[in-house]
Amino acid sequence: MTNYWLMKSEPSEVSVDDALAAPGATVAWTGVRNYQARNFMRDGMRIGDGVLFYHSSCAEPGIVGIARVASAAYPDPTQFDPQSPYFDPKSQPEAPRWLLVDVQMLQKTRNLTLAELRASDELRELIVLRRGSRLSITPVEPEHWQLILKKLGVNTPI
DNA sequence: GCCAACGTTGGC
DNA sequence: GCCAACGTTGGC
Repeated sequence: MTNYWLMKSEPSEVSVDDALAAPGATVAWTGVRNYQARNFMRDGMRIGDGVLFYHSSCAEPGIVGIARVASAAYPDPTQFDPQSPYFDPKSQPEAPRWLLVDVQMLQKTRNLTLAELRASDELRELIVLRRGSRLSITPVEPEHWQLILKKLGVNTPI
């Protein structure tokens, strides 16, 4: 059973172009420090799941690429690195608190902007559009996934 | 830069 | 277990 997800990244941290340029077009999704988002990675994600790559906290927030989950969840090394902004002194190596998955870019798309998403009646239930939604990882319904890919003119690769 | 919304922390 | 205070997210 393939699931679908929307994952937010600040382009000033890791942009869709950064992800594409990475070895294997694959990046480790570091820095998730929210339990709900962590649990989605740990309990919900499977290798091969579809990912909508979303740019947040930028001039034109929106979906900018299609990716796939490329690993199972494993401990995020940045939680143990005192030099990292994601360092968590309360996390113990024998009981890691924070996890990540590898995410592989499949293709860059045009920017399907937040404004455009909001304008779609059929996408009204998309979690990322909810008022005050701050979750960096949210599940996406298959119907929403299909509709978004259609809007992007992308043949479903997953 | 502002601020609404939300999650986390910690005193009690 | 409650809840006020605080910190963060993220659109605008």
